[in-house]
Amino acid sequence: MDSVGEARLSGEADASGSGRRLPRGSLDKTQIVEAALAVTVLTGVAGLTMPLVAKRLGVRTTAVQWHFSRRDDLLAALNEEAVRRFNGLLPRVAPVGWDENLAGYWREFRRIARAYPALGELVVIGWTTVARHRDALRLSYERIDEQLGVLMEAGFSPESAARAYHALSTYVRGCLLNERTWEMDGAQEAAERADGGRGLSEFPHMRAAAPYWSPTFATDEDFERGLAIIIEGLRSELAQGR
Amino acid sequence: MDSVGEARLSGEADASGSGRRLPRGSLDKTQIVEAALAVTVLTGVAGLTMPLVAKRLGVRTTAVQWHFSRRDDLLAALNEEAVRRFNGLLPRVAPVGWDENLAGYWREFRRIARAYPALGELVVIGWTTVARHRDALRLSYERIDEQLGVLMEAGFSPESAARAYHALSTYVRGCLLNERTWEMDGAQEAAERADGGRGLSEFPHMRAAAPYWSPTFATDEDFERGLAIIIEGLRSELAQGR
DNA sequence: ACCTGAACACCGTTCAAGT
DNA sequence: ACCTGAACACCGTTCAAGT
Repeated sequence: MDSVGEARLSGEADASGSGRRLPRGSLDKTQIVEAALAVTVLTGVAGLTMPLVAKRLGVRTTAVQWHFSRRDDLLAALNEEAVRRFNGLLPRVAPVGWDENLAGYWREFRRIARAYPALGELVVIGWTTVARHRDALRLSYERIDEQLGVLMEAGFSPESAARAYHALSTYVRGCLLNERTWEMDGAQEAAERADGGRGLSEFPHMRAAAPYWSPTFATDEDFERGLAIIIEGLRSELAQGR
Repeated sequence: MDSVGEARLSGEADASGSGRRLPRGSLDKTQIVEAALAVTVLTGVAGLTMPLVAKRLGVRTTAVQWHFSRRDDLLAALNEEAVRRFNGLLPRVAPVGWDENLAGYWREFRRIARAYPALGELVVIGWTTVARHRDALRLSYERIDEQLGVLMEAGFSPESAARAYHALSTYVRGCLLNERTWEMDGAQEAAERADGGRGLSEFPHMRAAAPYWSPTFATDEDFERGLAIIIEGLRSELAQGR
């Protein structure tokens, strides 16, 4: 969804599928990463192949391979670029309470990952090897530092602040993984069918919880509820003076 | 790691890599799934190919394809079997407090996923399409129902219990995803290098939190801390009478 | 330095042919 | 019904050859 927005984000003007262009005189690493991102928007990371990237640039596959000799190298550069763009979309600190700030930050994090599925897939799932690239890491540090600052100024110890960031980051990552699990084929309806069906009669506690039970673990309400639990845990920790 | 343990788990007697056997008269779906699991233990899901499965069974690729016409079909069956075995390894309810029970359950969940990486990868990451298979889903329901029961008997409402299960399941899934991110190549050392280096001087809050900051988000301590936050949130919720 | 062209191993999938 | 054999499109990667 919103592939137009991502196409714009990737700097591609033409939304056409495979516009062949001449190589001109120069083929830059930047161009290749850009083309790779555009392809990923259309096909997902699994469908990102060297030939598709090459075709989009109007060159041979081996031309791409001269700049990125292995597909993994291209993926690493693509990851870095995705993290850079993703971080650029994250919100700055708002003048509200620490809890509201935290909730808003991660709510927005999730919104961005869903609005730009290719970025989300690259940043959330395929986060590997990004740490080696100092630039992308630094961009992440800026946002993290801001969030830690909000917590510390609210009275959290550095340790508690670090714990809080880790817990929320991990939880949101799990949420996005949940959502990605169910977004393909007819899995969603199948899950709901399985839930409402019989069989549940043998499980009394599940039956009692059924009205509040989302079989996909991937609704907005699911996300909000877990977020609330974690923030409540942090609030309780803060109240206990540690 | 512990590929021996997983080989035993998969029912394979010979630990040798590619033991070629004769097809006998029958080639069962069960055998194929078993062989696929054994291959996955050695190669991971990404390295699981139809030819490798066929070679292990001593048949041609197209013989496997007669039973599972598409690779995705085999993967779905493999997922189902992995969920079945994984659930069989999960602990039953222990006679301790609800919070300790919950912590122990998810601690063990994570331990199993790490002890049997192939099962972990199949269950945590490639959970897709499992919901369609009623048997595997039912096995999950048993464990879920037990955990919900512990919470409800402790005084949680059905809604709160459902929320709690979702939050913990999602958090642990995120943890395992974190860990999988950093377990390849030299990413781990690279992350630590980037963390201890300079650059951090521009980020005062990160510098303050550095002693408690794990760059990989994947240590035992990281896991325990987030777990404690969530359980503390639940404890607070319970105390407030909702 | 940067790109093309040919070639190889490998994989998923299809289909005709065997028994 | 169940398996083999041949074949096709596609991909990642290597390497010699061009400019």
